[in-house]
Amino acid sequence: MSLRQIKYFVAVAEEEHVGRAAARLHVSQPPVTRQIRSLEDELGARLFERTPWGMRLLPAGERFLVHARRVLHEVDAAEQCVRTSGAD
Amino acid sequence: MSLRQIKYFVAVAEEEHVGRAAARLHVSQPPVTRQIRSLEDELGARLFERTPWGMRLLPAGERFLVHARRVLHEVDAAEQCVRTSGAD
DNA sequence: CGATCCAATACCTTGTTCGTATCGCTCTTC
DNA sequence: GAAGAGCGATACGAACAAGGTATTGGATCG
Repeated sequence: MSLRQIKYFVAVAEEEHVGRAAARLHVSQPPVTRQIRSLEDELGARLFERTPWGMRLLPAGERFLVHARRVLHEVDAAEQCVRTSGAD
Repeated sequence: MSLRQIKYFVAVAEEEHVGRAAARLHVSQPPVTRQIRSLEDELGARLFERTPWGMRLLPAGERFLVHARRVLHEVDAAEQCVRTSGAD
């Protein structure tokens, strides 16, 4: 599992659309599709339901999203606490 | 910043020795040195003090370690909550 | 049935990461 | 103080991962 997979996942979960998520991430659509798929493969579970209108979170995806957001938040906090010397 | 950098960082922080950290991570020494350096470069701050006996955390590194551990813990929780269907 | 919108795939190019070998430095030991 | 041992850092080539463009397959709608 990589931080990139997690970032892409959160973007897709929030946009419910691979294309819009890709735009938001400043990459093209295929890489996003691939990262999501590889994440699902690694976890051995489907996180999204594919509909003709986009992607919708499945229960497993909802659960994963909670932790995924915390991961990104902690990463951000880690960066901040080093950049702002002394503070934490 | 990548999850790999964070994993390598925690290993080095705990071992206080790049070689031992590398062994624990099942990789050779150079990759560990490189990831640590690239992490420091990205953050724009030195995290370790290089001594003739190994690596010792600097104050910035100590602060970073707290969050780094939380990140890895959350990643683990994310995996678990998907694998164990229904639970969380 | 043709057009449209979606994610998925094929193919190639580019960027990262790794491992082996080696360097430069510091401390130890004789 | 010269030789050796131990540490992290660097050079370089090979392997892997990621991205982009172009295209496909499938479902919906006019």
